[in-house]
Amino acid sequence: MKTLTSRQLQVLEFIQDSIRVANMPPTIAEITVAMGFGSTNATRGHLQALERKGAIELIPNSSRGIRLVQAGAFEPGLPLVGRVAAGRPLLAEENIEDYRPVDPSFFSPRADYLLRVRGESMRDAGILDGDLLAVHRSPTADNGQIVVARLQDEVTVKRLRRTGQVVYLEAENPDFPAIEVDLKQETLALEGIAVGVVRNL
Amino acid sequence: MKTLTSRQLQVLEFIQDSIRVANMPPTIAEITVAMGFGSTNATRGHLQALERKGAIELIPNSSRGIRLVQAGAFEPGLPLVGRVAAGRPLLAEENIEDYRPVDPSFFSPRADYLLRVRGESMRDAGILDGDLLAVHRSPTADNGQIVVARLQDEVTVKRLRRTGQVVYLEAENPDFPAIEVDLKQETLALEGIAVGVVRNL
DNA sequence: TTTCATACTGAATATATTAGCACTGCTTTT
DNA sequence: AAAAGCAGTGCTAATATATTCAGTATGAAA
Repeated sequence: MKTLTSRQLQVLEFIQDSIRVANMPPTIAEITVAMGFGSTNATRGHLQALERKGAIELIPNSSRGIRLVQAGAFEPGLPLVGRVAAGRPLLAEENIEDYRPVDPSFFSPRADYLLRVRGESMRDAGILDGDLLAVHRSPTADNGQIVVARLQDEVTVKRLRRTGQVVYLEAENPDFPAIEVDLKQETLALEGIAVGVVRNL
Repeated sequence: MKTLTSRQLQVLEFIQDSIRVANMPPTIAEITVAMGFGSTNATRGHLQALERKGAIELIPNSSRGIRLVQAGAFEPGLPLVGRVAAGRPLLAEENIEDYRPVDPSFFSPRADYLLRVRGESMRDAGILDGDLLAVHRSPTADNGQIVVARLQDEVTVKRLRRTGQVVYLEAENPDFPAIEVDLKQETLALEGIAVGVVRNL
């Protein structure tokens, strides 16, 4: 979506408010009054600009014919990634097991997908086998964060420790050894940062 | 809400579908076509019946002026219960810290509220201090389930074990002893069954 | 300097939509 | 038997709403 002008943004926000409050899009006349315009054409101009820029879709000859094209306006929830096929991107369709009605903005930073946890290696961090890990996509992470990493076609959840050029992926379970990655020899592909846990009992 | 006739229900369902698909209520004409009526008045009759019965609200002289009055259409989410005041019901207003956008039906059975967990007594079950426990209200529970119980104005989360007339509330942490409740002497007030865990990392 | 996007006014028109009146016919309740 | 609710048709009026045409003015890009 191209960048919107501040006036266009105001119009867009009014439309969003309207949908939230009244459960339906506003009429052009309603926008005109709310914005304080003297002519419905002022609104039409903005609407057409918003449509050109991909923010909304206008349905011709239809009352309240404004549709928000926000990515994820009617999304089915967050994708749940189960077993990951070797050599395929994490969010490739064949890895998505299902969609779950979890609010992405419940977590901070926002969750982008859910990963079904396998194994007991993070047990002492309260992350158990079968739990759904809420993950925020990010190629970088801070020291000490729990991350989702890719190692030789294996997806793993571990705590990140970095000392100079060496990264340790530590389990939270004494039965599992830490994995050592020397950044001088190999690269570490981070798939994201763990931002939450959801478990069905 | 009074009971709807099957025809009225069909109209209501079309309206609901319409809102879900198009993100706006339908016009009377759209309903008329969808239902196969020859006259918009057939629809108007149904709409007025639906309004009388409290299923919808009609906004006069407004295009698409149909508002669903479903309970919980704009619900704020699940109540989050924090510290519980002595002698007050769990879901009394002063115990509700906030509302969180969690889908109740994500859990099974349905979650009725969230309880902020205090302490480490359920650590080995992967329930940590600060976690949000999704709880289904229930006065009874099966053996082995994790329950929310009330003991002398204290709310506690424990695993339930019952042998005859004696109930043990077991922690999942060797540092905490089990609590023994003799049903012949005292009653055990169950506030609900744990159905899930949500954690913000 | 011309063109283009933004940001509006003002008036007129076409159409979409709600709303009202007058009916028919069936079933259930009083 | 009458009244009330349900389920419709058919037509017209009123008004809500979108759309089009004709302008003005400003600042940025070509």
